Amino acid sequence: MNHWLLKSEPGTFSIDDLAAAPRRTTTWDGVRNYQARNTLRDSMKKGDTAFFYHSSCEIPGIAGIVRIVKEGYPDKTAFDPQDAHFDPESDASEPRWYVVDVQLVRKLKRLITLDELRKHARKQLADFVVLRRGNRLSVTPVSKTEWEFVLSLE
DNA sequence: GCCAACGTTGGC
DNA sequence: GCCAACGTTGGC
Repeated sequence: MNHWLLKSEPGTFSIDDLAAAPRRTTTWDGVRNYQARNTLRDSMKKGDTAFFYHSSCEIPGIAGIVRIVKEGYPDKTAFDPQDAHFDPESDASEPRWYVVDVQLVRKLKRLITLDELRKHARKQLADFVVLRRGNRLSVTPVSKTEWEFVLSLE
């Protein structure tokens, strides 16, 4: 069972939006980065859990936990000219972009802020990908020890 | 294959 | 709104 971190801008889609969604489930679509695509397509498995991270907002941080309920399949928003994530280069017969479906497990009791995570960047979270300078990946792996440590902060 | 230009991300 | 980081694009 592996762990991940998924970034979302709460102005676009927040943890509360997920909590309000039917079956508290959503399709994680619109990812347009090859490394993140590979993770979605190849590595994320049903039953894996992920932190739901709020980025590009007033207080960035980890807001909740989600579970992968459907493994990688083609991102249909790439085929829709009306969609903001339309990619004319992606063809249904050879899809370029992938999604997974995630379900809310629970919101954290409180937001674990980026500020707070940084306080541990020299020790327990020395390799935490989201703390890396210039990190822009929207889908990143989280080790078991990092996962447990972050939850211990809660 | 190199690399400059450009666009996007994301914290501040 | 600014800017550093970094992925992508396209000319050569």
